[in-house]
Amino acid sequence: MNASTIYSIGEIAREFDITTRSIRFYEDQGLLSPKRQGQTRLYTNKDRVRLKLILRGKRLGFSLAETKNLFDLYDMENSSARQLHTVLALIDDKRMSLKQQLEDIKVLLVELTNLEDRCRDELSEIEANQKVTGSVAPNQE
Amino acid sequence: MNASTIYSIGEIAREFDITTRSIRFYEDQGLLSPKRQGQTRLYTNKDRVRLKLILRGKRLGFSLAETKNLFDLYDMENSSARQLHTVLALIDDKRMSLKQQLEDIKVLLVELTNLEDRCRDELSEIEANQKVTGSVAPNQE
DNA sequence: TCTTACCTTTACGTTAACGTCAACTTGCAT
DNA sequence: ATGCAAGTTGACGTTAACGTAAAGGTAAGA
Repeated sequence: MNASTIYSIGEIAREFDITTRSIRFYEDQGLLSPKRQGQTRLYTNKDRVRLKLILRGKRLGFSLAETKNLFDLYDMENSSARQLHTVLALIDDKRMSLKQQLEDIKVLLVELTNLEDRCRDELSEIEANQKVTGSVAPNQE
Repeated sequence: MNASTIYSIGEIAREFDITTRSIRFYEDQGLLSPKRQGQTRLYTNKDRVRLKLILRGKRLGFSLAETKNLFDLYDMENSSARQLHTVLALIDDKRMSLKQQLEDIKVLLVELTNLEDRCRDELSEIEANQKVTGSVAPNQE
């Protein structure tokens, strides 16, 4: 459970409910780089965090390449002034599109609530009808 | 500009900066159903709204099938009580995953701000160094 | 020793969401 | 009438993100 715990690929897969195939694929794409013991992959807690970030990216509709870009931004150690400026620009871009997403989601949540209300209205109408007429619903598929 | 304005496929494509191919593909998948004048497709304002929703879905990482599902939910007119209940359940699911997305985005925005700060720090260090030493930066790619 | 459970690499298959190209029609300007 | 821009369908190509199957290595338990 502490920082130096080590996991097999199967354990990680079960924990995050993905296949080992996916995990190896992410490694292939340069998003993970677990240590090896001979052939066998060994995953540390750092790798787990990485994977968690990958899955978060997926939930947000990022491609693996995009997520890798974000990783590369984070892993900047050796950067010239020019590189830093482009990084800042990229950050700004991401921020803009994330704020757009925030807005999109807020709107959608409101719309879902409206839809829910409509559903509830229809339902109570149906039920009211049933009580009055005692009839079996006609639209029962 | 009013509600009954009619657009060609090319106009719509330009307005949303997508290809006509995509628009026809969305129709193929049952997400759009423009009127026809002979062979030619005619897009009303309703169709434009639909397309706007499709694109919003894409920004949120929805598949076309998912977006179509949402459309179908909205287009419910003829629904039995059982159907309405499953719709309510679906709405709840969507709401959950959207709230997860909201959290994801908020976290990411904070992380981006942190990263930005680190960048600015590094930048000011570099510039300070340049002023003191008068040297040309070594890491200029 | 044999089985069982995991692990490995290699390679080909699959699905979604288009891109691209061909072959054609239609409306309009020259 | 001709040509050109814009529209149509149909078919095949492409990329990302895996799934799936083959063929085999390794370590533990019966």
